[in-house]
Amino acid sequence: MPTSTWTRLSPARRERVLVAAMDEFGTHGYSTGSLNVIAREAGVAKGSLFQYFEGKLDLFAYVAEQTSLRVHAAMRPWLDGYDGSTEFSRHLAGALEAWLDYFASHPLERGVTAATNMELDPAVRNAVRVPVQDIYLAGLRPLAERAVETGDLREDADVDALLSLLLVLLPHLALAVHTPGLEGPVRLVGEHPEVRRANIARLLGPLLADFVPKGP
Amino acid sequence: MPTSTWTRLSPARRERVLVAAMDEFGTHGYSTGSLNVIAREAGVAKGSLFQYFEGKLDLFAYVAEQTSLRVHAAMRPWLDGYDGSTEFSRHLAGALEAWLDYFASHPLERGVTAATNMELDPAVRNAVRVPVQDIYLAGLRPLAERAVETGDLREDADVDALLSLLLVLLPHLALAVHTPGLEGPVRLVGEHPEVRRANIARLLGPLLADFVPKGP
DNA sequence: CGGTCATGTGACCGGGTGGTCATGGGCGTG
DNA sequence: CACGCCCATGACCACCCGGTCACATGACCG
Repeated sequence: MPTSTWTRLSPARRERVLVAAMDEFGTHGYSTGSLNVIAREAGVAKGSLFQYFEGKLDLFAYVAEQTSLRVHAAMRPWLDGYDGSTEFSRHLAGALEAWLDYFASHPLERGVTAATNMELDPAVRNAVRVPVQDIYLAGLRPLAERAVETGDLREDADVDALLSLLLVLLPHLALAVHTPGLEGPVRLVGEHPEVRRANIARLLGPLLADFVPKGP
Repeated sequence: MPTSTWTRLSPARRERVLVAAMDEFGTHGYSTGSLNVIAREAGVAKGSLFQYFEGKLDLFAYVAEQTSLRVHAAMRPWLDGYDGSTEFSRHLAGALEAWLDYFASHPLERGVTAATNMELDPAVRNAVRVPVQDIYLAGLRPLAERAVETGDLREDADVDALLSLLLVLLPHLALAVHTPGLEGPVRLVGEHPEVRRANIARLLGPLLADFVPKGP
């Protein structure tokens, strides 16, 4: 958690620090990311960083949290718009589409998301997972629960299992698109909207297979 | 590439160094992995490491290469055994199954594979990708090409695209199983063989959808 | 004005890093 | 024996890291 000093800072200064940290962590990851570089790039003394955050890990966790908040905000229309009039899987595909669009136009957020998901150190993963996961869960759980009510998902569907599955696999899917050598075959980026939608549906289908009602 | 000195070393000493390096890189990744720790754990002076390899990156690339060779060797029966008598996708599922078994019983190799796939730094990724990717490609390409001949894959299937897709997604799938919170829903480990096979097929199907002949 | 408090700053610290190299031991050969 | 070669070794190097802290700045207030 940031210190109280951080919350009292001018928004401009906060944004400078945040952007510098997103850039550094997003391109080099947590362990290789350097506070010296962040301070220099933000035009701020290194000591100041420690007046804003308890330490490197605290800063990284904050960056990850803010990033997931931004991503979540960008997808809010899709999350809120689920009223049962469209099928659940179709709606989820729309959300994934919005996600891809967001990453395509927001490289900083994409980098941080990648760094978060690629992190090996369990201690770091855990420090970051709680805030980030809570944000995504808060957004997705209502959707899944409503889908159970409307019958788009099986009555006895294990919602927790579904959510954790989506939480771990979807980011990789959304990020894989930007992995050299993979952009082509997956065809989720730069395609005609209808083609892309079809491809998303094809990848999403089997993930949901266990949770939708059986039979035709 | 290792130096000529390395090739002249006693197999016991080579194995000690290799195991120590696999352990360290596999648990901490490339950038956080420490040569000091590797040397200590292998019972070897740090200077010796530099007599065997050009530097840290060279050692890591070697470790990644040896690891993929071991994985490849473990799957050789499945790769070689494809004679067209079984359907391609079924055979591929068998190979994936063998892969999961191997990772389950070989944590060192699983760690290195994870570290390789989770690496963010493009320079490191590139240094490692060439040897590793070549090994996997050499194993898989004949399979795919034979499948095109037998008609299990479309005549005009883009084999390169299929291979790169498998190369990037399958490792993540094989590793995700050991990610806390995901073991359950994916159900690819510790399951009854038939259940597991069905789940593998369900995940593999859509990946191949674009490459198999159309229509019933 | 002096005093207090919040904030900014960068020199500095201990420690770990990848990498180097002078030293010396072991061994085959002339 | 003495020579040369291969190799093992760990002290050592320059560098960078995350983190600390004594001090400067300046706004607010009695």
